[in-house]
Parts: sequence; C-alpha cells; structure tokens
Amino acid sequence: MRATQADEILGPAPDSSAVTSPRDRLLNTANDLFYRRGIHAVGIDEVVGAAGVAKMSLYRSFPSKDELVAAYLARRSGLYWDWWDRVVARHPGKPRQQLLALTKSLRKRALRTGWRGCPFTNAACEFPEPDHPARRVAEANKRELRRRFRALAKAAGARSPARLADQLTLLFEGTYASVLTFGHRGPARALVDAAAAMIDTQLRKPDEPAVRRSQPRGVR
Amino acid sequence: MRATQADEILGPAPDSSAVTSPRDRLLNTANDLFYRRGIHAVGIDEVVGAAGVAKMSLYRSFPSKDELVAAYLARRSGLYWDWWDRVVARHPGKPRQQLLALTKSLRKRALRTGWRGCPFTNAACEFPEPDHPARRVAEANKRELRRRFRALAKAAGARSPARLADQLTLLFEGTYASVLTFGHRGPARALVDAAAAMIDTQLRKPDEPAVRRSQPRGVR
DNA sequence: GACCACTGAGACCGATCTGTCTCTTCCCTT
DNA sequence: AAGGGAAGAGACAGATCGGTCTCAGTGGTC
Repeated sequence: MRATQADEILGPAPDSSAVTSPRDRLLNTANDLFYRRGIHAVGIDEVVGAAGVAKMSLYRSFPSKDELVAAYLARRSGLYWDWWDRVVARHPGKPRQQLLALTKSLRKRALRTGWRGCPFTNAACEFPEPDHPARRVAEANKRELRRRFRALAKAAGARSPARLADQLTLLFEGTYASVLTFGHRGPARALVDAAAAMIDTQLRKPDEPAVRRSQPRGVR
Repeated sequence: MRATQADEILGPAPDSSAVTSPRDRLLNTANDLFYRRGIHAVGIDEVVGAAGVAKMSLYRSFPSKDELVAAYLARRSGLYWDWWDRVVARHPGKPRQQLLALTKSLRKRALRTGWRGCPFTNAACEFPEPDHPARRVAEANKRELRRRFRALAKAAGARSPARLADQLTLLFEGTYASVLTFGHRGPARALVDAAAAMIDTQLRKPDEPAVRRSQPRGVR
C-alpha cells in the first residue's frame, strides 16, 4: 500500500513514521523536503527533526548529506522507472501508443498542483560540480531516459529514432522545467499535442498527407 | 564594447574591474558566479572578494543578497530581450523566419560549453518561495517569453497561436533544462528540427502534404 | 586648502551549516 | 533475567552564512 496508483511518480507520503526504520523515515522526509523546497535550502537538522529521528541515526545510515541526497534521488529514480514500465505495459507491442501514453501520463502529472518538475534536473541545477554524487545519479537517470526513448522510437519505426528520441526528451525536459516558472497552468498543457506532432512527423512518410488526429478536441 | 555580438546572451566578462563602479563590478561578478555555480552555493563574501569590493559597498547598493540576485536576474533579462530583438530584427515582417531564427540562435548557444541553461529557470528552481524577489523577476521573464511567442505565432498565421506558442516554449525550456544533465552534446541539438516540425504542423493546412524542408541535411 | 561623499578593509554579530561525541533508554534475543 | 545493539537526545565543534559597524583613506568640488 505504499506507492499507490494515484501517486505514480512521487512515492509514499512523508509522514509514514514510527513503524518504519530510521533510514526509511529519513528517506521519506528527504524526498518530501528536498523536492518541495530545494536541497540547499533544507538543512540536516530540519530533515532529522521532521523525520523524528536522532541526528546520529542519519550519520549511521549515510556518510554525509550529499550521500543522503544521492540516496533520495536513487530511490526516486527507481520509482520513476516503475512508473515508466507500468505505463508502457498498458500497450504491449505498440511503441507508438506507448510513447503517447507516456506523454499523457506526464501531462496529467504536470497539471497537478505541488508538482515541482524533475527531481534529477532540479538536483543537477543545484549541483553543477561534475563529480557530485547527486549529479551522478541524476545524469544516469537522464542517460537511461534518452536510451529508452531511442528504443521506443526505433521500435515505432521512426525515420530517425535518435532524433525523435531527442525531440521527445526536449519536450519532457521542457515540461519539467516549465512548471517551475509557469506553474501547473503553463505551457505544459501543450505537451501531448506537441509530442503527437513530433511522432506524426517522424512516422509519416515524407509525401504523405498530415493526419491531424488530436486537432479537433485540442486544448484552447 | 561590453556585450559583443559573439556573446549575445551572456553579457560582459566578469573581470571588467577597476574602471567601473562597485555596483557594476558586483553585478558582473554576481552574473558570473551565480550563473556558473548556483545562487545558494555562492556566498556574499565570495562575491565581494571576486569583485574586489568592500562588503559594505554591496550593502550600500543592495539591501540584501536576495535583492542582488534579483538585480542580477533583471539585468540578465534585459540582455535576453536585447538578444531576442536583435535576432527578430534580421527578418522584419517574416514571423515564421523570426521564430526559426530564434531557435537557431538558441541552439547555437546551447551547443557552447560553459552554458548552463536559463538563469531564470535555474533561479526559480533554487527559490520555490512564491514571493522571493528573484522568483518574481524570473516569472516576469517567462510571462514575457510566452507573450512574445504568442504574438509571433499569431503573426505567422498559426491555426492556434496560443498552442504553438506553448509548444515552442516547451522546446525552449527543454533546451535550457537538458544542458543541465546532458551537457552540450545532448538532445538540445534537436531543437531546430523539433521547432520546425511544430511550426510546419501549425502553419500547414490540415490536408496539405508535409514539406520536410530540413530533413535531408538533418543532424544525425 | 577645507570639506564631504564614497570606498576599502576588516572586525564583529548572531544564526545556521555539516558533522562528531557522549550518555541514556529501550527493545530484542538468548 | 541478563546482555547487547540500535536508537533518541542533545551538547559541542569549527566553519560559514548574511548582515552591521567602525575607521582610515581618497578623490573630487567649492
């Protein structure tokens, strides 16, 4: 009953206390505080206090704050691929439908209040140092994202899978980033239409007429 | 000789010292340090030291660090619109060419090493508080971006200017964000092709065949 | 030459940062 | 019942944070 279907990406609530181990409580609290408020803006004392855990318990489980951050991101990355696999599994053998389903699911997430974009991109924004443990986790997640997009684009028969993958990656990253300044009523609402246009353009034969399937009931 | 043509967005170099006022030196240094390393990661003492300025001179010009950050972003926003206007001015009366020129210029910037995406999005990432002065500047910049995209999309004759504007905003934000984790060899290279596809899809009549103009010499 | 506003230099403040150490309590196992 | 390991509580350290204050120098203006 931890990661429910309604909370596909975010993971369990931060207040699951007492019954779990200090380490789990710390990770839950770190997930909540670091994501909502930013990593630099949240101190160890606050994490420890909100988790209801002694400070020494933190340093018994993690060698440093940086490693706690990396662990928080690593767990979040696992949840992210869980979500991805769940969405993809709904359309087995139909890569085009899988790509569209991913964008639709992300769009739904982006319109929710309280969502603050991609934890990996946000962490990379806060930590420019190339060898920071948090950045390593974030970059690994992004490499995997690009790899999966390429695989799906290739399976869907895109003329240039690498390019379609990069275009979709741009749209995903744009959705993540746009909520930071525009909020949940911003351009993220255009994600599905944009992705559909990209996919159409890449899968249609060059001289084939454009079939504008999502045009009539479009947003705005 | 300050903001040269070769350095369209970034502004003057940080080491323009001595001759300028303490306030200008502080803004130059803040622009360099805050953008490269992040805002929370750079303390007042470091800014003051790198600028070669007394700490009191900072607090004589700015009431707080937050206001220095806001001033840095405000100046940067002005440089951003200077760049925009310059690019747009190259194709007077041709909004479609203007949109494409903007994406091409941004792509060129995105491929440069040392570029670390959008200072406004990055600042918004670091400061989630809704009433932070830096956030206010960042959000104003983004509102203006969206407004300008809508105006250009409308002038270009898009079927749905608001939607095309949002799609292009997504691509811009995606380009900004993607360099944070993928670096300058990441999916940002697909920006121009993606934007061209979006524009094509929106400006072509629904039953018109797709004219894939940038396909033959595409990247990858 | 006197005056004055501005600047640099640096001490200083309280708060907060990450991380360490000690001591006590509690629960589980045998 | 006894023992032991884990965890809570909190003091403590050293560094750094943003911000204030004082004082000496300096360059320009009447």
